[in-house]
Amino acid sequence: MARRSDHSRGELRKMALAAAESIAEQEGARGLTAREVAGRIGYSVGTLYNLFGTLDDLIVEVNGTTLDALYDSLMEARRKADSDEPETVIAAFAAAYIDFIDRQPNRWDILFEHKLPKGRRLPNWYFEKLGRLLTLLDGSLAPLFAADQKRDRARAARVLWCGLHGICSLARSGKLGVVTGESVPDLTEALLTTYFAGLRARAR
Amino acid sequence: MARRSDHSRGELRKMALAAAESIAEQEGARGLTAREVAGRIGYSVGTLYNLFGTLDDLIVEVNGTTLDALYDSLMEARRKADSDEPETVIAAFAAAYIDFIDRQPNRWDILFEHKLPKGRRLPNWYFEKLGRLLTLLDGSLAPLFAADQKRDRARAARVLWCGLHGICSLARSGKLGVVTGESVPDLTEALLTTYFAGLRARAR
DNA sequence: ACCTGAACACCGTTCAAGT
DNA sequence: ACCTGAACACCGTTCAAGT
Repeated sequence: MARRSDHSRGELRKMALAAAESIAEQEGARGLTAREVAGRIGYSVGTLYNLFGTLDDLIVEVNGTTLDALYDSLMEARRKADSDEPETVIAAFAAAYIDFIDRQPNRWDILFEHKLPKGRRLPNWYFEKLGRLLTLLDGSLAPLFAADQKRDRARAARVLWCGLHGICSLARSGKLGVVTGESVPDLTEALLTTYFAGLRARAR
Repeated sequence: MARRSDHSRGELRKMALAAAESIAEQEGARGLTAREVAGRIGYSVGTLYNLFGTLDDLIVEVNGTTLDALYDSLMEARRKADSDEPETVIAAFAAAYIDFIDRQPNRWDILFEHKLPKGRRLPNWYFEKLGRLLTLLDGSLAPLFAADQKRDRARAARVLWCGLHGICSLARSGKLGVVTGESVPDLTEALLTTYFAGLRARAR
């Protein structure tokens, strides 16, 4: 059979991607299989491979849209923030990040769990999307750093992002540890308060 | 056939666990399959299931020994540290943690990537092993906190652990972002320096 | 040119059947 | 009682064959 051409290659990719995103969020990584995606768009597995090469490539693409959604959430958080003070903006970013994970836990898991097989590299557009997120944090720290301290500022942005990510990541995997149960927002506040106190102390 | 009883149930478990650890480190999560473990100890898959119930349970057990190894590495780092100053000890812990990941990347990946299926909970001994690690950090912060600030101290320990973990985790997944490439030790030092500056500033 | 679906080499898991 | 291995219901991936 074949040559249905009900859809152009571009349409097909979009349909598959949308199906994959929906499966990702509903079923998590374990349910995101080539056969399931193909089934949902009404094409055979073969077509999926012809479209994306590999299931890993499809997942990378899904993660790309997750990064976009994350970026949008952070942008919106900044827009809504009622101040340009770094503490305020970063706290708003953190809250938006936590909220994003709360709303889309499975997509967030897949974003950070997925690893390409040994020899393979993430595409350049992927790093650009990551960079955009970091630039957002970096920019909000501007008031705390002199013009000749761009490197320190970039490093601080990265450290904050790592810290927040570590809190969320360990919390979600249930490996934050033990009974007591400080909450994610608690730990985040502790991180930000102390880290900013450190930044301001050193600035003096 | 069967009833070989060449080995007791306990011996069998130990053999399987050892085989699984070796596969985990050599091949990573993708190679750690029931058939492979069974093959290496010379028994059938059925026996493995009779021993561990589920492959997930075997992996949890493997992760338990990874947590033990991590604990040992940190203990050794503290023993070797030439001071009890929190900054020094925590830096030594961080270096040991980074070194551990460097030496056993696949086992570390499995430790933090593995998630039990939806309804299942990690066993209690697992949380105890995690708690032991946190207690180590917590204890080393004692000089910075008054006796009635145990909660703050515990929170600080957790935040540091999350921060370090976030740095290592994003670095390993290639998602730390972008060209510049601050190294893991660089970011770790930035985290510790600023965070401790914050702790000391607030103490005053 | 485009698409299919059978085929290959794997998975985790179960369980009747053997000793 | 203990262990096996075939069987079930899946995987990712490929590719000859069809239109």
